[in-house]
Amino acid sequence: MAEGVNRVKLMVLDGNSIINRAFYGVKSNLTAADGRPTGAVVGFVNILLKLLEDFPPEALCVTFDLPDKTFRHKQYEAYKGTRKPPPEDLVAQFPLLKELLDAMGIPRYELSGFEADDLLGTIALRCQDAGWDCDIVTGDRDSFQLVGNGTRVLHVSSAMGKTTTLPYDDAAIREKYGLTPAQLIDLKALMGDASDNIPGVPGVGEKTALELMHRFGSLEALYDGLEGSDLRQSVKDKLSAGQALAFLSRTLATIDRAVPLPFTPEENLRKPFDNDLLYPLLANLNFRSLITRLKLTPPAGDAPGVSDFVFPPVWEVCSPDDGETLLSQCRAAERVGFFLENDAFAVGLPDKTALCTQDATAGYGELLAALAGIPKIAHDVKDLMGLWPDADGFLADTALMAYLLDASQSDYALSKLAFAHLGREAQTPADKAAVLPALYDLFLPRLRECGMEALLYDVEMPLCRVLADMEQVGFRVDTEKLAAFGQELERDLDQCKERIYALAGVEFNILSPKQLGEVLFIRLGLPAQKKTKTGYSTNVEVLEKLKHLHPVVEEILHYRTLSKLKSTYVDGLLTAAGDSGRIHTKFMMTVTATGRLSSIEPNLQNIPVRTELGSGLRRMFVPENPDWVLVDADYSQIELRVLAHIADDETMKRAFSEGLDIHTATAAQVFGVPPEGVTPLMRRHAKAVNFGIVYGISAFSLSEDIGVSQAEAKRYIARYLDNFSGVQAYMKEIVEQAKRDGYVATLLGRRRYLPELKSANFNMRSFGERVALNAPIQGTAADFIKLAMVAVHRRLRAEGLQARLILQVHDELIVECQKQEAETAARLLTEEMENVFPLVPRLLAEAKWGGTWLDAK
DNA sequence: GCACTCACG
DNA sequence: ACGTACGTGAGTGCC
Repeated sequence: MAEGVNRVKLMVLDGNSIINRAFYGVKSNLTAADGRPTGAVVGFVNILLKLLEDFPPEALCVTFDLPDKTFRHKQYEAYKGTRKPPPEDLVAQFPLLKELLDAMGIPRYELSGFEADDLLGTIALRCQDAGWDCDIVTGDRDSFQLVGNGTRVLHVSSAMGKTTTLPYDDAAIREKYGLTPAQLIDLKALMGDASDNIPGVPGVGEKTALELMHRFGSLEALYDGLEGSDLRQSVKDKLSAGQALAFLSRTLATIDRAVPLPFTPEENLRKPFDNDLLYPLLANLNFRSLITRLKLTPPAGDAPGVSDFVFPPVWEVCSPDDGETLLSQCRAAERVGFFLENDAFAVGLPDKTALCTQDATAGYGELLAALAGIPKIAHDVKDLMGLWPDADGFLADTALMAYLLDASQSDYALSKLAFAHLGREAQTPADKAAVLPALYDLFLPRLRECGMEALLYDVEMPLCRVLADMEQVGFRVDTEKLAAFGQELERDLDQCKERIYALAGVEFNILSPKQLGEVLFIRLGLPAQKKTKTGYSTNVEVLEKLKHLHPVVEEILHYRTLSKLKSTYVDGLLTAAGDSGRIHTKFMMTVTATGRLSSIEPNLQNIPVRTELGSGLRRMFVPENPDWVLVDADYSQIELRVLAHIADDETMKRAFSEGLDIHTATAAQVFGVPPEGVTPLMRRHAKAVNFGIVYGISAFSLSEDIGVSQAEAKRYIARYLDNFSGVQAYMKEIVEQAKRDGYVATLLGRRRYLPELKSANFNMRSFGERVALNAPIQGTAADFIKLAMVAVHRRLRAEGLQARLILQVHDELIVECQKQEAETAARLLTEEMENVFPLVPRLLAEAKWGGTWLDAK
C-alpha cells in the first residue's frame, strides 16, 4: 500500500458484534418514552460517532447476522450449538437500530445463509478489488484473518464501562500472534473455538496450537512433518487422532469472501444526515444528547412527537383585571402548573399559560401571594421555597416524582423530563409551566402502580419545607477559632513539608500522586504495592504498609491529613461561612440511588470525626448564640436493626431486644464464646463482619479490612450465617426476588432498579447482587429518618419551641435551641425518631447536647 | 474533564 | 476464573 497516495476508505461495522458490546459493556437502563429499552442502541451510535471522528472513512455501512442456519451448519451440525439466544432486552433493540441506520442513510447488509464475518470478508475483498482501503469494525477476533492488502480490523473492546478501539493491521497481528493473518485460520483449526463450537483438535489448546503454528506454519506442513518431528508422543497422538477434525475446523473457520452479495463500494459513500428524517425518530427514542451532538433541530412542520401534548397559547398578564381573571381561572382548575424565576412566574392552565413579570404585571406580589392557596404542580419545590418564602399549596413536585420512579438518573432537569416524556422542548418559563400538569398526569398513575404514592405525599413533599427551612437557617461556625486553627495547620504543614524534603532528599509536589510515586518507588526504591490506571497507587493502605520501611512515609501521611483539613475544611468552610458566620448547605433530594439525602456547597455530611485532630473541627460548629446549645440525636445501629426486621432473624432480634451490644453479641456467636468472653479484637472483627453483611460481603474484602487471611474471613462469614439463619435466607431471597422483578424495594416501597443483574459481565452482576442486599437496608433507614424529620419539624412548631432542625447526617439529626429547651428537644427528637415505624426490633435513638457539635456527640 | 485521594454514614 | 464491600462530595494535579 503506497503511503501518501490518496486512497478512499470504507468502514464496515459488524452490527451484531458492536451492539453486543454496547449492550454488555455499559450498564444502562435507558428507555424510550414508551418504555422500550434503548441503551444498546445509544451505545452503538456513540461508538459509531467516535469511530467516525477517530478513523474518518469516505464510505460507511453495517452488516447484520440473520438467525438462519448458514452453510457451516450443513458442514458441521453442532456449529455454534452452544450459543445461548441473546436476551430479550437486546433482541428488542435490533429493529430500532436498523430503523435508525436507515434514517441516518447508512446502508446495511444481511444475507440469509451467511454470517457477518462472510459479509465483512466479501465487502473487504470487493474494496480491495476497487482499490479502496477497508476498516472492519468488530468486537470479535474472528475477522483478524481478513487483515492485509488495505484491510484493517478496528477491534472494539470494553472494560470498566469504557470502550476502546485498537486498529490491527498486518504488523499488529504479527506482533500479537507472531503469525500472518492467514495463518490465524490454521491456528483456530488446531485450538478450536468454544464460542462457535468449532471443535479443533481435542487436547490442543491455545498454547500448544500457537507453538505448533510457529514451528510448522500451516496445517499441511504440520501433518506432513508430524512423523519425523521430535514432538512429544502424546501430542503426536492427539494430532493424529484429531486430523479429520482439524481440517473440518479449518473449513468452518475460513471466512467465505465470495458471498453473492449485491454490493459496490461506491454506493456506501457518506451523505450528510437528513435532519428532518432523523430528528423525529431520535426525539421519539429520547436520544436528546445525540440530537445535540449531531446539531439537529426540530423540523419546520409538525414533528410527530411521543405524546399529543401541545403548548397552549401564552397570555401575558398585565392589568389588575387580568390578575383577577387569572385567579378565578386558577380556582376553577383542579390544579395548575407553576414555574417561578427571579422576576417572573408562569401558571399552566388547561387552555392557556399565564405569564406574569415583575415589569409588566400590575400587582405582581399580591398575585403571587394569592397563588399560595391554589393547588400547584411545580418542579424542585424545595428550591422554590427558598426563592419564595411564603410558598405553599404544592400538590406535587415533578422532579421528586421522576426520582421516585427511577432514582438512577443523573439529573431531573425539567427540560429533560419534558423532552423524554412529552417529546417537547420546554425552555421558556411559560413552556415549563405548561408541561408540569402533563408530566404529573403521566407520573401519578405510574407511582400509584408502583405503590409509591405515600412516599411522595407523606415523605418527600412534606420534607421539602423541612429542608428549605434548614437550608435557610444554616449552621453557625466560629470563624475566628476556625481561622486560628487554619493558621496552626499552615505552620504544621510548612514544617512537615521541610521534613519530607529532607528525608526524601528532593523537593517535589507532595500532593501529586505522580511525583510522590516517583520519589517513593523509584528514588527511594520502596516496593510498589498496587498500580492504578495511571501509575503507582499511593493511597493510605499502600502507605500504611510502607510505614516501617522509611520514615518519610509517616510524614507524608501526616502531610496529607493536614492538607485535607486545611483546604477542604478550614478554607472551604470559611469561604462558605462568609461574613454572617452561618453555613447554608444545600440538601439534594434527587441524587442518591438509595433515597438518602446528599449535601453540597459545602458538604456538611462529611465533617471529620474519626480522628482527634479532625474532630477538633466540630468544636467550631456552634449554636446561634451563647445561650443556646446543639442537640444531637442519632439512631443506634439503625441499619442492623432494619436488617434484623427485614430478615426476621430471631437471633439478631433477640440480641437487640435484650439491649445487648450488637457487635459483642455477634462476636459471641461467631467465635462461640459467652459474651463476657469476647475480647476487644473479637468485637472489632465482628463489627467488620456486621458491616460486611450490610454491604454484601466477600471474604476477600473482609480479610483486607481486618487483616486476616481469606480463609479465616471465610470461616467468620460461614459461622455468622450459621448463627444468623434469617439473614442467610434473606440474602438468598432478596437476590432471587431482584432477578425476578428487576428491582428491590424499601419497607416503604421506595424502589431501586437493578439492570446490572442481567449483565453478562461477572463483576457487574456481582455488584448488582450486593446492591440488591444493601439498597433495601440503606434505603429503609433513609426513609425512616426522613419521616422523623417531618415529624420533628411539625412537633417543634406545634409545641411552640424555638428549637429548630439544622442538619441531618444520614442517621443523625441536629437541632439548635435555647439551653432551657434542650431537654425537651432531646426527648422530642428521640421519641419521634423511634416512633416513625413499628420495627421489630424497635428503633432506638439517643440524644445529647452541648455547646459545640463535638460536645453534643 | 478525568483520576486520585480522602472526608463522612 | 473472574476482582472484590454500600452510599456520597470536594480539592488537587494533570492532560
